[in-house]
Amino acid sequence: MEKKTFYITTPIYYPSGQAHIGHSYCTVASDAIARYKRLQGYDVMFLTGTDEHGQKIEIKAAEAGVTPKEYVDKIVADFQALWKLLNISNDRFIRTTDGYHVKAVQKIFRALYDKGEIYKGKYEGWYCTPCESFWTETQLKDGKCPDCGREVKWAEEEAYFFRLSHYADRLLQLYEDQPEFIQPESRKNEMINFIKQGLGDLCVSRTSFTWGIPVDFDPKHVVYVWLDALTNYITALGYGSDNEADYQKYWPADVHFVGKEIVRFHTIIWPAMLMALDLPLPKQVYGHGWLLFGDGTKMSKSKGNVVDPVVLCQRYGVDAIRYFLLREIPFGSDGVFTNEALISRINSDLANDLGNLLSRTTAMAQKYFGGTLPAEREADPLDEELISLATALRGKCDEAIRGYQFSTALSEIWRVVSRANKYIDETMPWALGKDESKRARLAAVLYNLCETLRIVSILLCPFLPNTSPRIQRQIGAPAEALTYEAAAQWGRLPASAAITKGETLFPRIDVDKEIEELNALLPKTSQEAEKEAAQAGKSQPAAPEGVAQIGIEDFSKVELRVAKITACEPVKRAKKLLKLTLDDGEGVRTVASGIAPWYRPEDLTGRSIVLVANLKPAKLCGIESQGMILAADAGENDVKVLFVDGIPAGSRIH
RNA sequence: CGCGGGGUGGAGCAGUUCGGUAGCUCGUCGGGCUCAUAACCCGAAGGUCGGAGGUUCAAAUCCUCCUCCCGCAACCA
Repeated sequence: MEKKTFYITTPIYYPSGQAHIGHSYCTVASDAIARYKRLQGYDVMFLTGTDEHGQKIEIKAAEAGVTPKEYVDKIVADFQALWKLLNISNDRFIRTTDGYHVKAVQKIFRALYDKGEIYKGKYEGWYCTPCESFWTETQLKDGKCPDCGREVKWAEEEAYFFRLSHYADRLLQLYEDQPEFIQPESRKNEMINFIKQGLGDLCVSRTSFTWGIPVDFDPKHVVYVWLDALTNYITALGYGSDNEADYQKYWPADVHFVGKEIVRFHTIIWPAMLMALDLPLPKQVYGHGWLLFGDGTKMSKSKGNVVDPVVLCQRYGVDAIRYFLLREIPFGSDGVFTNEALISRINSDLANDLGNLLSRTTAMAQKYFGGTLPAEREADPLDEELISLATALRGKCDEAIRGYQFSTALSEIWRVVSRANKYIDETMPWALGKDESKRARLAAVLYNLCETLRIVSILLCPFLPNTSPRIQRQIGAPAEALTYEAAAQWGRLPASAAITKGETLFPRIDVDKEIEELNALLPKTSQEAEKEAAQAGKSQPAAPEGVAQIGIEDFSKVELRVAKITACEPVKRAKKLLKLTLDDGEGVRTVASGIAPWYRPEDLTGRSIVLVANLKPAKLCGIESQGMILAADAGENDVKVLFVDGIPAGSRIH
């Protein structure tokens, strides 16, 4: 009989910078599942890779003075080295620059075009180069990119569009028919909401840069990110190539693991594309949470924590890092990463509980029996609880893993480890050791401990692939006692097993000393940056960076006028917006202003303010705003409107 | 009235579906043990379960209102 297949993927990562702990998190989680499923006997396909095209990389490469391919080659090599270091067992690694992927994408693009699912149109808007994003007028923040705050430019280009808008109903139906499709559940409502607001067609090509897959029938276009990136999940299996055997075998995917920030693309765009191609949909998309710093900010650059996975692995070992990531954070929720929490986990769980259990067990087997336990063993009712807990463990782990709850699986395993430590106290083997007549009982106690460790080591293997074999070696377990089946059976360790006390599994860490050393490791730049930030907070802010000097002729383009607020009301559906009715001396106009958090409407009515009178009108939350009022950022999250009460409305300001 | 999640001993979390001794991990304090990585085991202290009101014999749990935090969306001209 054919083995059942299991196909799991990570996102393909964007190699514009070094791999960080966030990438590692998702990849380690996927790896643990892949290993667990293999243990269970599945024929597993585990895919990860890199998404290498796009303008951002084109620009970064140019800055570095290399070709885009040279640029990504180097970073991709680092990603692969990190996965090797972290003991990632991926079966394949796809690069979107791989020839087979390029060809398949071109084929898919053409197929969709021929079916009318892709059509040629025109794209225009404000474009932010670093973010590779178009923004509408109203999305801009102070005229700049709302994401990164950098300059945008008006851009217009001929582009191909995918008819995403046609799929709104089918997507909603999908979520209803397959309630498990989007996980965790709470993300589903977000997606439903997003769709109900109306789906636009999706731009799937660009002419503004060249680092991408050319559209073969219209070569001035390159395929834009979604169609290039998302399709990796099928092209990696050979879809669109001469040999689709693996595609036939493994598709549809059992689960795509993705970060919560890209759930939308995987649960809306990706299924819609597959629908357009008449292909089966993945069974599930699981959006995991983010690793956050202690202060709850998103992890991106160092802030008092060493988060470089390579450094952490060097200091604590790969399995310690894997353990922390999988144990500390319930999959699907955000989690906080701190060095203190990491060390605490290593010490209490890995060193004190697991490592010490192995250490005391093997030490006693050595001391009392020279490493081989006598076959005559005397049971006791005291043993029963430990045995039943250990033999039931596999079922508990299976259940947790079915829902991708790593932390639950691990805490179940540790429940057994703890019980074993308690068992030692209850049975007091050191006391038995002093009494010649209790040798059979002592043998039973130590055997039961080894059996517990054997079962634990099997189930732990997907999570701690380096440590498990070390445990197995120390208790002398042969391969046939280490199968998935053997994990639910008691007594598989042969009496002849040679038990040896090996090297300490996880040395205890001195917390204070360690934290000190870690802080010393922090890049100077971040410490300096913090100092600077602290100083900047005290002294008056210097001239804002990045604002060019202007001449008087530029300033005179701005028409400032005193205006009186004649009416003021909150704006429905807007948290920050107040709708002001102004008398500007010449007439009445309406201005929307984002000052609701700091001012109540009744506080403003009747007062006079400074109006930028010749600002291009814009629509905000359905209101046409005909100007802007001046206000100051008076501090962190504090805004003060400039009032000029007593000056007649309409007065010019120079 | 946009949608959703959350506020539980010092920290981080479970428990809320189907009301009835408030549980876990870490930390603190006391005890035990000495096989073990100053580890392990036991016990204790510590919570008006965000606030107010209501239903009930009984509410962390059900209902109403309020408040704060976080996502998504939407605007901070």
